[in-house]
Amino acid sequence: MKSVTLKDVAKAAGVSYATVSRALSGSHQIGSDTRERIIKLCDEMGYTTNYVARSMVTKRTGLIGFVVPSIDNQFMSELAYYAEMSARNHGYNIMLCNSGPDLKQEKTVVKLLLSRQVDGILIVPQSPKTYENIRAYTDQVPTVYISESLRDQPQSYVTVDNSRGAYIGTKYLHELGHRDILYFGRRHTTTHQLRAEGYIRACQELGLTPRFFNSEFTRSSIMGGYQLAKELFAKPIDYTAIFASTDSNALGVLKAADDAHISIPGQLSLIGFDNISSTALPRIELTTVEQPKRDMAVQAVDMLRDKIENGTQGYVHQILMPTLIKRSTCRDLHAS
Amino acid sequence: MKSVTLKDVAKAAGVSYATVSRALSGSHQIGSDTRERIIKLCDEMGYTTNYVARSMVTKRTGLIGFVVPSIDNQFMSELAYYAEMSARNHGYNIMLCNSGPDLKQEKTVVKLLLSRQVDGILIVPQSPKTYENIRAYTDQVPTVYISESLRDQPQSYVTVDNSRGAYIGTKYLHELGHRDILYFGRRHTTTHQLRAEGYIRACQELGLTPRFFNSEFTRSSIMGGYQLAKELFAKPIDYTAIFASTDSNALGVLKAADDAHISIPGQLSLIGFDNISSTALPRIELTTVEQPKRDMAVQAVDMLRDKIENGTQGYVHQILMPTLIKRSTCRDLHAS
DNA sequence: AAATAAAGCGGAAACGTTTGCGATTTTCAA
DNA sequence: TTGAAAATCGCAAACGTTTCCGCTTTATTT
Repeated sequence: MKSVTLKDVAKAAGVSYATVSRALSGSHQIGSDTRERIIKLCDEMGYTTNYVARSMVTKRTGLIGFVVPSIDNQFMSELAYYAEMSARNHGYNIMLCNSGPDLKQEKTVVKLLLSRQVDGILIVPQSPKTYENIRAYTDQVPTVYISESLRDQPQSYVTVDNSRGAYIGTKYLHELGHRDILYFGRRHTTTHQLRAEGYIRACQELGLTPRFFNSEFTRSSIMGGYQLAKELFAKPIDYTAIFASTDSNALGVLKAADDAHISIPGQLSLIGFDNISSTALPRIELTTVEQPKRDMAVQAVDMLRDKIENGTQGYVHQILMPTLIKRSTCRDLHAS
Repeated sequence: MKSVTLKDVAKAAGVSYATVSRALSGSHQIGSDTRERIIKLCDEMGYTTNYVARSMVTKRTGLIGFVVPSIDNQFMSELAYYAEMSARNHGYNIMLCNSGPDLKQEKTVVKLLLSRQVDGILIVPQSPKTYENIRAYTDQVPTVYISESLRDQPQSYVTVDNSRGAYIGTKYLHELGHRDILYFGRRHTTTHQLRAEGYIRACQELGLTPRFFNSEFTRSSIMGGYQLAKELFAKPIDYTAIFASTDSNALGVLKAADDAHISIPGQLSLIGFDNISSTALPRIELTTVEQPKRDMAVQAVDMLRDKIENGTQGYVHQILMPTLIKRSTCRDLHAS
């Protein structure tokens, strides 16, 4: 269990351990012959550099804290996948923390990450309150948010253009011939406010009247959408399409529609937002607006690296373009 | 950005920094009055202990490497969720690494984790070759596998009783009146060999003849299942139920069945294995055999902690019980 | 050939903590 | 009151690196 150290190989090579360090670090303060000799000796002896000791002196750990409400959520685990890949390609490792469901735990893990001396933090906030919740810590370490819950705050984030996403979604519905489109789901967080705004803007341009069915308390989950949709379908259906604020919510209305024997897309068209992987499943095939998760993750670590490595101050808001994913929950009214 | 150290608070308190360390560590080598004074001073000054420095001297990092083929996989992200929670409750943090898709990367990340001085490694192997692939490293650090791809190897793992899972699944089908049950999907890894064995055992007990439709190259993915099922449905259907070796594969046959206008469960019953969260979705509602992911994760970190903290040698195989999740893809033949 | 520059290497400090050991003080029983 | 034990605290080493500084040796220039 005792691992070999710099000193060990230095002794074996008959040089100082400063020399060994230089041989490994690719410094050109060293002769190429001794370098090769030392490198060869290193893997003969099975030496691996001790990151902890290195961190002590360089004051950099090469660690990035990745904070998500809960990793068993498709959106977040996809982000995590790409973020870890990208981070590792640049010499960083990811320390994973679940922050949900309450703000106390979120604060705890962020504090913990500081103790761990992470070089930076990547966080998808669990609520709009996250910003002030952890503000005391996030100005001690480079931080970038994924998804803006804090439009007006001096913080870096990468997000999708939520407004535009809802805009192109309802425009698509309009092209298909729909004139009575209901916006369904959440509306109280910044993200969903923006989506609602995009929907309203599209309606105004197209001469449609915006209509909402939402609840402040609806969670972005299938069950949340299901319960709300139950209420909705108890009333007469005087619209031809639903724009759900979230894929999860859309899945909930799908379930409720099945219960109520409302055919989708036969009687009712449905479109979601996020393009979580479940939407592509057989029998679901939900038309939706995609968040470019890969790009979001990669850009987020790029932004973070810039802050870490170049000490970039200030904040930048990176807003990515959403794209429409056409599947089979929207009916073309012209075709019938 | 300069953070406050032990020395700083020691100077402010007028004591040696050994005393401050003892005050924080809860040692009883210190007076309770000075302890309280120091603790108070610590959070006034915003001191947080530097884990890196601590690790230097204690030779323990409190870090657990969590290695999965890819975290954007429902099964693994659920495991990750519970593992992180449990680990953190015991003072550990999780370092996340994607190992897929090739063995080279798996080896690379394990090596990296050693460099990072993790106290232990939790790994879900990407293939049966994983064991020998990383063997050189895993005997340098406590390691536990989740899911056994290495039945005969001296390694600790926690897994589900795959054989029994397949057994209860086909038995359930038999109870429903099915007599011609086809086993579909993978068969070449240890896990799937065991499932196939359970299926065969049940068939023998029940007087059924085991039948297989599988390919060595089929991946455990929806697409893999879909393509294989396409082949299957090109032939006449002389069975009433399919036992898919994996939920993902089952989802693939669901899709292929829809394409071929084969009604499930009308003409054909279908059962999967794993109970990934997609199976519970509306319009899917796949009957399946559950792997107790929460228990598996928790037990795995418990085993690992035991190795780390008590230096427990040897290996233990923890085999958890699967349970049948009845949903709506299996038809009761008696009821018609 | 002499002077200068460059290259190669070793010595040693530093990073922030824990902990064994010794020194000092306090406590308490005889 | 006295001695010993217990409690409290400081000193200093140690963990394994990186890197600055300086010394020696070699290469380059005039």
